[in-house]
Amino acid sequence: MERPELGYLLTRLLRTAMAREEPILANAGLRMWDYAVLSALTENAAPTQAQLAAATGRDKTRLIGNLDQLERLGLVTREPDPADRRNRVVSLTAEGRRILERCRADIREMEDDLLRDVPPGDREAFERVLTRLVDPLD
Amino acid sequence: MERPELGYLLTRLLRTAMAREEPILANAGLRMWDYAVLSALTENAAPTQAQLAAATGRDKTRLIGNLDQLERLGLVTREPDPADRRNRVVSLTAEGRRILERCRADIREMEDDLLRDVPPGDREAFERVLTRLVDPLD
DNA sequence: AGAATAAGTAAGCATGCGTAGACGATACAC
DNA sequence: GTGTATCGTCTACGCATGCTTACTTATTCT
Repeated sequence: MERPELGYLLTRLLRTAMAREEPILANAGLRMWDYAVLSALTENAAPTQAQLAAATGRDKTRLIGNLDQLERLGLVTREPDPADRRNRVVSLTAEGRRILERCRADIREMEDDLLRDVPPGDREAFERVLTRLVDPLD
Repeated sequence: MERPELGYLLTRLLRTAMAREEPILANAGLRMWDYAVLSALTENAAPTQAQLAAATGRDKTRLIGNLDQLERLGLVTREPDPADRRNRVVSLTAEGRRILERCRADIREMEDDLLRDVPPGDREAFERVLTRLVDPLD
């Protein structure tokens, strides 16, 4: 058998990774996109929702539902920017940061388990290549 | 910044890999699923379409459209199994094999280009890990 | 006052998937 | 033979996703 193609391998692996990630997020009341949006707020709050949409690659109109959900769970706040009250500044709440960190830890644990049979050197190379390939796409 | 998550990296990378693969397949008149189905016929012909559907993970009813397209292009044949004429044996034609090999070569070339900046050792480790992670999922 | 922008809301359209029911052709058990 | 089951096919439906468009509201800027 020939070496399988990248697309095939990546599709398969991504599918299982997502399948394992979903219950972790569901446990916190989150869907994939909710988590992606939440994650994008780690570094700093988003000055406008349009900017947040652009940063996450989420459609502007679909982002709203995610923010609704995150707000409902008390993980983020949407507050009018005092400087320009048309804008809504989206920030993590303390609870939001707590949940985010917990998800991150759980996901990390899941990944460790997924990669448990991979020799450390190979794992490092694997992550190095992944990061390198993705980086220049920014 | 923390190490990015596997899910994130895989999603990004898969997206670009697919984006680069699509035109190659379109060049042969194929969509992703057409190619996946075609590819599944490399080793041996599929004794029944139901089996082919199972092998590719494609829904039984959706497979039909792919086979129609592949047949239209003269890449596969659907012939009643003499032993049980309810079954249709799906096989590659000579042209089908030719196109398949051409796509494979083009895709391989695309992958080489995608990975051109990755040191050979890392690349080997990368592919080794990918294969290893996907393998036990069967 | 009037134009422009941000957020929210809704509607329409396209895609893709899976399910279910019906059909004809065929096979098989009795 | 007759009845039952299976295979491939087709059609119709429901579901989820996503993009585009347009309209409303609040707010800002000129």
